[in-house]
Amino acid sequence: MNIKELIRQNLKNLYASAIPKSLIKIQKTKKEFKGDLTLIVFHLLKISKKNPEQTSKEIGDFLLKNQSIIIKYNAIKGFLNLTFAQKYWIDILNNIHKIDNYGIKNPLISNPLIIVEYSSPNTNKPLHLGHVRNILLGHSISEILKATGNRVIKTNIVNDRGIHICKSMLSWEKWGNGETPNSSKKKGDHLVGNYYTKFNNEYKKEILATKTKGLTQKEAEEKSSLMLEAREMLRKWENKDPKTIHIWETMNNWVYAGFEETYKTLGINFDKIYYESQTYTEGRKHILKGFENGIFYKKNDGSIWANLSHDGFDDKLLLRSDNTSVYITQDIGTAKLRFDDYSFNKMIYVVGNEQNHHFHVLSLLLNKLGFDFSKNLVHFSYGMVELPDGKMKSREGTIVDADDLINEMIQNAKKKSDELGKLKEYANKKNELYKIIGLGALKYFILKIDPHKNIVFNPKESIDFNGNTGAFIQYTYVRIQSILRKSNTEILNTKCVLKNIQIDEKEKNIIQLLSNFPEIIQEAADYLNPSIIANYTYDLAKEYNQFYNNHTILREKIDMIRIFRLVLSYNTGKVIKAGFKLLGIDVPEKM
RNA sequence: GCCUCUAUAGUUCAAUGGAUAGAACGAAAGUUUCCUAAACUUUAAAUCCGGGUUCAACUCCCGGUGGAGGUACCA
Repeated sequence: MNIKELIRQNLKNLYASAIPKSLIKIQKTKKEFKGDLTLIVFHLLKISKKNPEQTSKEIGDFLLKNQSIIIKYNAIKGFLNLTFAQKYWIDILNNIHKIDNYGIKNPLISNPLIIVEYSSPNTNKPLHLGHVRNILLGHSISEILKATGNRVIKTNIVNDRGIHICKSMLSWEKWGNGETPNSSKKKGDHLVGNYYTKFNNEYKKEILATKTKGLTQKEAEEKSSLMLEAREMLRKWENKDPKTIHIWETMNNWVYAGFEETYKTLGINFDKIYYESQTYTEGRKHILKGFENGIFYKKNDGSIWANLSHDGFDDKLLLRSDNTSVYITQDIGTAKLRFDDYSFNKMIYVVGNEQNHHFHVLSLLLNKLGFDFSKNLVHFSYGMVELPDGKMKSREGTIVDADDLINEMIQNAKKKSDELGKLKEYANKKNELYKIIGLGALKYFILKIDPHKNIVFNPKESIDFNGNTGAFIQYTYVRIQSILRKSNTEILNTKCVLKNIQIDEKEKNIIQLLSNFPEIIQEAADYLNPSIIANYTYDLAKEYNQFYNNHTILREKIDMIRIFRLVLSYNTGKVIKAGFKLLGIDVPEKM
């Protein structure tokens, strides 16, 4: 029984009435006061019908009398500070020690099925830092939801059609001379991205040239032959022109190979990938049906709209006057197809907060179309990644490329390790280590920040390896493993051997943290917030480092207190590793 | 204009309505016969402004100010 429940039972006996869980507030006792845990009694005054001091004293006396694990108390105003017997702490540690997958629940077939959509790239250019945040958040919350017992399907919608990809195709056709990833040894997504950039540059030149002939910006844009050719290509694609389809398939496959490489480096994957080219007609079908049923209306130019004035929004375009789909039309189709495929209980879209409005409207429209699942859509909305001088803009070339960033992190890890003369034991596996450390730093840097806040990323100040960083936590784990290797590991197999030893404040703090782990995971799942776990693992590592610095853990002679310290170390390592797994970060065994 | 998010040490981040707001980086000073010094110990340093609710407010409410995003044929 956990401590909250235990106190609740006692209060029930004391006051002869049921006590709601929400009234039991427990926190770690502040270090200025004597005690281990503090019960906040203000919330209980209604039940005790006495003042804070009297209530604290009354509860303290009752607990002292009826619970042998509570050995002392002191009451200061409405704060009841309780001191627990050593046995209480030892028992907690013993219990944690017994469980292999401590804190992690197994998904059951009867538990909710949750679809998590993330990454969602366009196929005309490589992934950038914004995608990295998206991917890390999406992967992490998937893992967290799994660990709390949900069944999770990780999915991705690839925007593989539209004018943007036609621009790359046209550009490659005009200026590519048959370049392929093989011929030029370029990563496929970068190669295609280069042609997209080339298109935009040529387009700009063309506009500039026509403007000098006295046309306005808008006239110049309308007359652009490049843009007309791109539009023509889109029409050909929609009419399934074989040659166009062939180029499209070829170039998209280059991009997919490139993306796959980046995903693999990041250590993430998907259970099911949807392609917009396969889902976009589905949405149109539902819109037209909605129009026939009088849910939507048509304007004179033939475009179809939803009236959202009763919902407090402006009207929303659903099909253009030329009958082509817009973004939201496609999302309606994709959502429906996914429900057909999985009958999900919940679908979580990991998409930036710039699309809050879009997802609000998407739920409304699905509801209007009569899809019950509309109320089970969740937009996991996270903040933008900005650079010191503002937003990343592809047009201005201020995009931080994902592959470049990852490589830079790995190089930094190498540089730093070599400087410090680390990784000696690793010899032939060094590159693997640099990768774990470099990626760990990047992932932790991003995930430790509350998702709905914007991140300012300064590429010049590369991400650190000291302080509140992934490397610090990895390092703590590695030290623990080192201690365990050098100790008699059979000790760790002795379950429940610990009793009646003196443990100090630091040790209690660590045990308290360890005992919180399951609650922390649940909290991260409830709030869809990996940063809760990131900050928790840091606290644990920090606490352990302080403990480690003040205690001798290894000596030739093994006694009870050292067994205790080894068990404590072992379980700290276990929880750090489990926590990092939920964040999608690897831990090395040595470094 | 309207809507949403956001504001904490010089900087980057924490803080289920609870006690004297925690860390890290940077700055100043220290700790290696000992299990990995990518560590540890000190010191200085912060809740945007004005009201309100509460025994108790960084946290909730109202009004300002600064920043970001959105707001009908981009995705």
